Amino acid sequence: MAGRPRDERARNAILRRAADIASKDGLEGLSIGRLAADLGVSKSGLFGYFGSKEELQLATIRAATGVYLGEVVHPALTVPPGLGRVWQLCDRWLSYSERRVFPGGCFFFTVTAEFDARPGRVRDTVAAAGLEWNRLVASTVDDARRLGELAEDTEPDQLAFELIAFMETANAVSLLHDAPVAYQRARSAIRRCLRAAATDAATPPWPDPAAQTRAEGER
Amino acid sequence: MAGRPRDERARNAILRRAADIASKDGLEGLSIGRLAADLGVSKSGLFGYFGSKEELQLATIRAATGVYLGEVVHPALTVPPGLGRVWQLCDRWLSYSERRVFPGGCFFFTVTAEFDARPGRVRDTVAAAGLEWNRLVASTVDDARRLGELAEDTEPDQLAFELIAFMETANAVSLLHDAPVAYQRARSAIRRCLRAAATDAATPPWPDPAAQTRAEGER
DNA sequence: CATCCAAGCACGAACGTTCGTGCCGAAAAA
DNA sequence: TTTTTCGGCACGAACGTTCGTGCTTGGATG
Repeated sequence: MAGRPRDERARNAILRRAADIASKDGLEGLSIGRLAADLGVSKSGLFGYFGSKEELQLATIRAATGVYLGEVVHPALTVPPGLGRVWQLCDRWLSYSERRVFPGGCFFFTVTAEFDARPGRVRDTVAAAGLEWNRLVASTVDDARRLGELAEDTEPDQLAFELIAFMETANAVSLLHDAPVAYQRARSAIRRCLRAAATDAATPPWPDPAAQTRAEGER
Repeated sequence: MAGRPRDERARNAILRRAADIASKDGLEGLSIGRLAADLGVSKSGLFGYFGSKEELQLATIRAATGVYLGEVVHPALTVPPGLGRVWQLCDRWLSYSERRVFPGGCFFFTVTAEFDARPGRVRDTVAAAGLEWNRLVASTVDDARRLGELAEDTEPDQLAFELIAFMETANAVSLLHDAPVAYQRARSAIRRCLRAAATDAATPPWPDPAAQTRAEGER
């Protein structure tokens, strides 16, 4: 069985599966033979799509970026700038990790840790994606500051560092210890962090945890 | 060089090198052939020390634990319990990461991210080490609370989560972007976090950053 | 003290498997 | 037909692992 048809659709299916595997076993643990067997196609047929393993790795990163944008960034950008958007960005990220959109947790966490000390094109691509995410969070924080919802002297890069730290650590801890409580920890920490930097003019965009607990108890 | 008595020293040398490699390329990227070539010994000779690759991985984790204890935990335990010890623990950890005691940054960060979604003995060992570190930080925080240096209603597990988040993220960011500024970010965040939880009775154990900047400027 | 033995260790070679990668032919699309 | 695409096959290298063989050496033997 061979032929022409929509190589685009097949390619996307390959890459989605590749991202799933890489989120668990890393981009080196992602082998062409296993991926092909997993999808029921031949090694060489799959190989033809990419031409080299490194190209497959780079394409997988691009595909995962698309998923990430759709799951986290774009939804958060539908709410107006300000503290609410900052919270949405964090909450969406935690939800994306918690729901195991990738079975091994955040794809980029796994791949970043794998390549952060290994020079090459893969590392450069991952680093660029990380930098962009960092800039997005920081500029979203800065928007809130300029809108008067965060204190004037808030440092966007510093606050972005802290928010990202909570998110990534929640991902790591929940995976390693199978402990969903890590996501609660992260949400608490983020709330406290944002509340400490918020001005009196701002109205908190996050649900009241006490009210939430009460509501769940009433069911 | 063969013979009897020296096997302990040689074994330690092997494991120290193995931990260095694994901190960069992970415990799977650590191959017996490359490690042997690196040390100038034969594959099979090295293999005989451990009997299997998994056993080598486990022994490497134990060896790295020893380094970690010597570099971070034991020095911090020389200062009396309280806020000062909490700060020492964090500062020593950041220094251990920043000085690249392992060339790929914190050994446990790399290995944890590698195995957190891969069941097996290696994962269990790494998870146990992580849990112990977590407990150490939390109980050190709790000591400070009971001594009246942190607010009575401080939650040790929550604060430990936040402190660890800053440390690990500093490690990751500094590696990925070659950005030592991440360590400053972490120290700032930790200071702010501890200051927010500290009581008036406590005297801050960290150096005044402004004074430090001044001192450096005067050189 | 001299000698020999048994054991421990490291070595080179080779095992079978899997890796990434090319080549080529068949079949489907144009 | 021509073009494109994919499967079968084979390659060299590297993987973890096993095996047989010497060398080194501590301790028992004479």
